[in-house]
Amino acid sequence: MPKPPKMADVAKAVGVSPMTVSRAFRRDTSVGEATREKILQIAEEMGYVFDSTASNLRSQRTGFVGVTIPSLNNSNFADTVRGLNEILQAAGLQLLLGYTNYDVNEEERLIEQLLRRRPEAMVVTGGCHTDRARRLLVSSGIPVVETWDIPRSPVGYTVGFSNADAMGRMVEHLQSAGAQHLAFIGGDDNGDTRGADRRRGFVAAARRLRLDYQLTPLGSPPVSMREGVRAMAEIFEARQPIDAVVCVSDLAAFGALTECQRRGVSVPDEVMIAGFGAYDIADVALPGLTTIDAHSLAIGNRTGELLVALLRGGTDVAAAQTVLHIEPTLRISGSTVSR
Amino acid sequence: MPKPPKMADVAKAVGVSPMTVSRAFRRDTSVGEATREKILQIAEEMGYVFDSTASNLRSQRTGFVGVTIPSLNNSNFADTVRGLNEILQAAGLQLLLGYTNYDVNEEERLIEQLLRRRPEAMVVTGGCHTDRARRLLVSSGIPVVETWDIPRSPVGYTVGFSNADAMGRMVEHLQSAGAQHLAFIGGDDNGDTRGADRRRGFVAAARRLRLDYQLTPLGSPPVSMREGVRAMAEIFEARQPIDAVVCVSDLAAFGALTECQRRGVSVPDEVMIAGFGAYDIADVALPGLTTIDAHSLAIGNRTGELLVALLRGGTDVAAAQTVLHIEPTLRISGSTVSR
DNA sequence: AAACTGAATGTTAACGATACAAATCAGAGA
DNA sequence: TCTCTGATTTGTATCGTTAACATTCAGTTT
Repeated sequence: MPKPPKMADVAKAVGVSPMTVSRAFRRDTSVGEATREKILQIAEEMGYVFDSTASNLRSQRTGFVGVTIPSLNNSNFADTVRGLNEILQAAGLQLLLGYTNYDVNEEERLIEQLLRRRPEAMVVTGGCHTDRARRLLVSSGIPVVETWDIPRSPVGYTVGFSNADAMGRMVEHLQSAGAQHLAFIGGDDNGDTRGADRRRGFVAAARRLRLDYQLTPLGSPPVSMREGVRAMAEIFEARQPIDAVVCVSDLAAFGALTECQRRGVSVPDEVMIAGFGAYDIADVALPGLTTIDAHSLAIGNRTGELLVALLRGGTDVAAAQTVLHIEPTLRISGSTVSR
Repeated sequence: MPKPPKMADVAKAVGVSPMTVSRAFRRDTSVGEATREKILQIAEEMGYVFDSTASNLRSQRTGFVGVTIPSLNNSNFADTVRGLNEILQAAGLQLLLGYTNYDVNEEERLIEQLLRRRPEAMVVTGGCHTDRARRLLVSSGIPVVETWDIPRSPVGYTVGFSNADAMGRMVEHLQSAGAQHLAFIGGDDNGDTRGADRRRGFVAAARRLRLDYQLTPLGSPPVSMREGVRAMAEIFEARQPIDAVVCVSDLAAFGALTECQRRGVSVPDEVMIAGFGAYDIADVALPGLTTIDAHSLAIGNRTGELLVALLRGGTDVAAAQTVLHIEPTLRISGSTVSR
């Protein structure tokens, strides 16, 4: 098997210098239109495939964007990643994805691993990192975006919202719908910082509004529907008076809903149920689930746009806001209000 | 701001040659234990971060595995990617993910883009590619794995199953459960090859078993729950006798189920509903959805193991099977059989 | 004591592209 | 015709690491 051709081989075949071939493969630089076409055509015939690894080293630009997320499964992060990639893929940037599994130590390892690949920017989930991870991010000298949260001391840019405040609004809604005795499903201290924030927001609001409440922790994240079933069953077994159940995610909420139906408990008349995340199921379930749309896709889109502006943008880079607040939307549906 | 240190700087600080530092950063090669520790410690203090881009070029190994999937959202592929990454991340390999959006031309562009990064292996979804994409894959000289399908003329390795056969088994089950008049929701010719295969398998089995059937195409993939609602409504409007509805995915099936419930049609007594993919919702819905578990996670795991063996494995590489058949499992539940 | 180990370390020259500066060339204006 | 200008094109020296080969040096062996 012959060795794959390199740029110099193409140059020789076309009869130009390697430098011209290099330019022909990059849209922007000045090469005669005829020359460019000839080069690209011959390169294709020879089966030449551009080698980014060499380009990356020499130009000190990789086109990589490192991203760490807790999990792709049963989570809104999948939408954020999709939204991010929509923008980045169009700008010729390649996502380097890593999963932290809701563990800051794993995140640290992952961040180091990703930085070795010399990404041009980093996107991380949340504002909670190990000291070393923060240090690595800062001294990397590249733009860093924290998403899905509004950290108290951000590393760089922020695209997100306050999980606690969002949950607070949900509790207000439930009160105005007539709920007195609340329960919260989810948000143990198992690494899911967003979940913990939502619980914190729930507790704060319940206290403020002088509502009775109880907490039912879940297993390790990501939250599954099945966990919602189990938690709801637990609440019924406890036989405490409960008007309304707030869940960390729509998936748990749907599980809770089906458990009510299994037991012949009417939703919302006997128990109201609220979720989080505006998953598809919130619309399709019967009754529809009241939920909070955190605009996961938009978080990804905005982050992508910010990065493209920062990395490929021309002059007005300094104009970029440091904190981009994406306001969540409360979506009221049949699971908390009779229709 | 001072320039970030490079390997030579670390070498100077420690008082050894760069080569020794290089060796210290790779587990395998021979460096005195004391030297290695000293090097790693000083490197950390200096804030040195290993530069893979240079390593990639010189060693001609990138540790990348290119993966193209149609979509991460509302699809089983997310599980496959997770399963794949579980294995690869542990072996120090980095996923390069790209989304084709169910379009072979987009896939071709993506494959070319990924090959420029010099991945050590490629994983693609399905066996349907443009001629140029096939050519690119073959001449890349790296291992190629096609998943989620059993292509007639595979490019390289295969980890998958026959979507058509799986659906055939589902039709047999419905017949034995008493269904006579079937409907199929999904699987238009809109780029979702797996969906089209399932429809083909459905039609073939219905004919063979002399069952009455009709087809209701869906919008463009990935299939959403909402589409299932709409399609089921369409079927009711058509007022044809229908016993059983087979859906390309559990998500559509759940939509169909809720539409039946909205109309007061009993499932499974008046209409049976079957899905595909063994999503969480199949278990949690009321009634549970009869479905086919394609073992999405296992497909990813097996693919990952195959690749690790091929890339990092020692001698017995030739022993690897070319076609790895993952047999789907029919899971019967309340949506087709009264409990 | 000379010769022989083998592990630990050093030296040199790439890997394949591009930054930078210098050279070439066609067409416009004097 | 000759200079000038801007668009193309070329030559050379790297980018930061590692393959390949050479060397050193304790610890044996004879």
